Amino acid sequence: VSCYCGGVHTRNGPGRPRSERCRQDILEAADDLLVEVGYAAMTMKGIAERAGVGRQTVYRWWSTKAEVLLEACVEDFAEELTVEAHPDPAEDLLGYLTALTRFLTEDPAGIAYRALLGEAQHDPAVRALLHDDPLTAPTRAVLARVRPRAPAMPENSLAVAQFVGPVLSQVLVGPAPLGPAALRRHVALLLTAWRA
Amino acid sequence: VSCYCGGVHTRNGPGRPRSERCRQDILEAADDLLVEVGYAAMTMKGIAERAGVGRQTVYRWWSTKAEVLLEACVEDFAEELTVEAHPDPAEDLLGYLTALTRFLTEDPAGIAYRALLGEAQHDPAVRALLHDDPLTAPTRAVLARVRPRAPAMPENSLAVAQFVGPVLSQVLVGPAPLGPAALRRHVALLLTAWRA
Amino acid sequence: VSCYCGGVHTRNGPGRPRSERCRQDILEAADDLLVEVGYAAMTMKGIAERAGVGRQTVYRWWSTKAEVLLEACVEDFAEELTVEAHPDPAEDLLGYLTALTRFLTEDPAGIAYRALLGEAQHDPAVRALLHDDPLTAPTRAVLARVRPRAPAMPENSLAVAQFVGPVLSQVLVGPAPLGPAALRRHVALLLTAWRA
Amino acid sequence: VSCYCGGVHTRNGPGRPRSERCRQDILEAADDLLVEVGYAAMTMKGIAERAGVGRQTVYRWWSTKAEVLLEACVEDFAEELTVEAHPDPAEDLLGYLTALTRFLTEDPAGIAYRALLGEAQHDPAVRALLHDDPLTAPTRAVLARVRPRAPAMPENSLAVAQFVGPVLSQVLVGPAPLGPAALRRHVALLLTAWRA
DNA sequence: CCATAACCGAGACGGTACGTCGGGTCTTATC
DNA sequence: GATAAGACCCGACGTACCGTCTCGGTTATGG
Repeated sequence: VSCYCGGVHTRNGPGRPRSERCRQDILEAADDLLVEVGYAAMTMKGIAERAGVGRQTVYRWWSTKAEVLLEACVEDFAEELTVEAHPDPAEDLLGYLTALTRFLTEDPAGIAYRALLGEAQHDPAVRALLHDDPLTAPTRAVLARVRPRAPAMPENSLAVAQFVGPVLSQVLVGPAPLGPAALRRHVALLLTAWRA
Repeated sequence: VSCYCGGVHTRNGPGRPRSERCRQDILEAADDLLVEVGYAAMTMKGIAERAGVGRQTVYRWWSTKAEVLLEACVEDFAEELTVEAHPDPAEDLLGYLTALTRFLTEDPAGIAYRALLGEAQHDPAVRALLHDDPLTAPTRAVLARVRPRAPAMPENSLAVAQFVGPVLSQVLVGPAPLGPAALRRHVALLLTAWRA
Repeated sequence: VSCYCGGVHTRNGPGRPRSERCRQDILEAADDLLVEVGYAAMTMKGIAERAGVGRQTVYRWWSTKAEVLLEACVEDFAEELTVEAHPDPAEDLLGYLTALTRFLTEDPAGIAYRALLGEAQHDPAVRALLHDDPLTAPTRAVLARVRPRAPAMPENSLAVAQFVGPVLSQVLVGPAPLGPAALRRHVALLLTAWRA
Repeated sequence: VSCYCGGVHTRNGPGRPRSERCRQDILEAADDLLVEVGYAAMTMKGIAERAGVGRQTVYRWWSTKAEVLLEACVEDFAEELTVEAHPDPAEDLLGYLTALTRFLTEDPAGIAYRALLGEAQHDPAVRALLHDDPLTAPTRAVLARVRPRAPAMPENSLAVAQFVGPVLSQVLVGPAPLGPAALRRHVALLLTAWRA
């Protein structure tokens, strides 16, 4: 909940209080750099310079660029992925998968998420940061709406994997994400199985 | 198959021919380093030193550690993922997914694949290297065996995604891969849908 | 005098001030390396390692090994070449030339000077560093003492060349420097011409 | 006379004889490179490529760029510095010094000589190559013509140093060589002393 | 007339230094 | 005590040249 790493952090000791202005500048700089130069070319040094901030100030609150980035975009996750409910379950699921695809391939926050996911494959620290996957919550919300009409839907973890896994893995691995027709077919097949 | 990058390279011009010995030493060094220090800590310098080879010799044939690693492990993919056919479609599919899970979480080549997949999320060059995903071919081979008994199975691309996607995404994203029970349930549901 | 390149450098802005300790260590390392391995085998990398200093720290203040070396030994020039005056002009001149010969062939600073002079022949940047030749000042000081007794001595530049040139060129070009007898004869002839 | 290093070398065993064409190409390439990029930027590799020659072919006959360069320009020395005799000793000496100055500052061979002289200050091998200084012979020839009219002229070695040293050292050290007026004055003073 | 031997081009090879960059840590003066 | 600036040590980056080595191919002499 709340914060991942550097979070809000209101301390009450003596001394100069943390500059909220700095925090914002750094997060914005990280966001901007991600879209401008990509994750690989992002550096802590670059973030600091871009933010007009001392290098130590970044390190004081975050350890790695992954942490900065995660905090920079985690807030956008929920709002980008909340899709209005639709009475027809198929349309409901399809709407979510469409939004998800768009999010992962176009939205800066989605691109950041993919970058972090990538980093997590060879950096346990980043993997730990992502331990409560930010995609899970919105996905479960959608599935909860459909569950009453799909009695065979398995328990949450597998259902999420079956629902979102094909889309996500295609974005991560494939040359192109699943298109609208494929998504529609995927949802249809899923409901077939979950209703039986 | 053939070669991804530095590949076999039979040149017929003048000059000293490429040392096959070097190539092997470098690939082995890369493999060893991956399991010993992890992908993030691997460096071109380290590979060269470990292989007892000049740094330039590595750069001459590969541009990045990703290319070295890919060539180092791509040969292991097919053999690790070929699973003996089983008369029962459900068992056939389950056997493959089990092998795949093991491959991705334990086998050095599988770990290398995950690392490369991760790198591909923020490095377009690596993404290009993986454009013909080495997982696709073995997966299609399994599906082809099952297709006669599953008339509703969609065209290849989506079928692969539905079959393997949940497993793969769970490995990449989740805290733990899908367990045996979940795999069995996944296959059952899939066959339900594909048979209808 | 002041500084040639990296010099004293008193800055008053923010940021960590330059470490005088580092500066000294680097200059000493350069000096040591010169006598131990010779100028040709000196490298910036070697200087840094010898001084126990990061490579960047050397490059931050000096661009080339020539600059380091010049600053390392320029301070020794004046003191090594100041010779006590002698009432007899011939003895005065002779004393200086003897000291100069010894300096150029034995003293570390003198050897450094020759190395730099050599480098200056094919590197304009080094030539620029030596533009106010450190030998000129002490030489003029000696000539100034003798000038009242040598009315025909030409203006400074030529006088210096006539006085010191034969000695210097012999050190640079010849198999061996001019010996004591030759020096004495040189001074005698010079005074003959300058008194006329 | 004879050869410095790679020389003419006519061997009489079996096997393909040395290609004179190659030798010429290499020497020309060295000469060209000297004037185009300077001594410091010359490399054995560059010479070979410029000459359209295998690298080994250069190394087979010369060990260092200094050797190549020396052989490339040593032939030009004598011819460039032979000055027609003049009945007036002063004019005779002056003519030589003028030619010498021009040679050292403008002629490619002279520039090569300075570069080699520079290298000799920190490379004993190059110093050995220059042990019979190519400037000495032509200088002695001039002095020999004047000696009958200058009875006080000292033995050869010192005389050469006194005569040429001021000019040479000024070229090597000073910001600019001695000008015509200074040369004239130098010769006059020298003859004053040598005639006494 | 063919074998031997040395030459030549090309270019891969193990090294080492280059000069730069980023990672983290530290030490200032300032706020 | 937080901040901006920036020096510091460290180590990897990718490149260049070193000098050596192996190729295929060429050109002489000598059996």
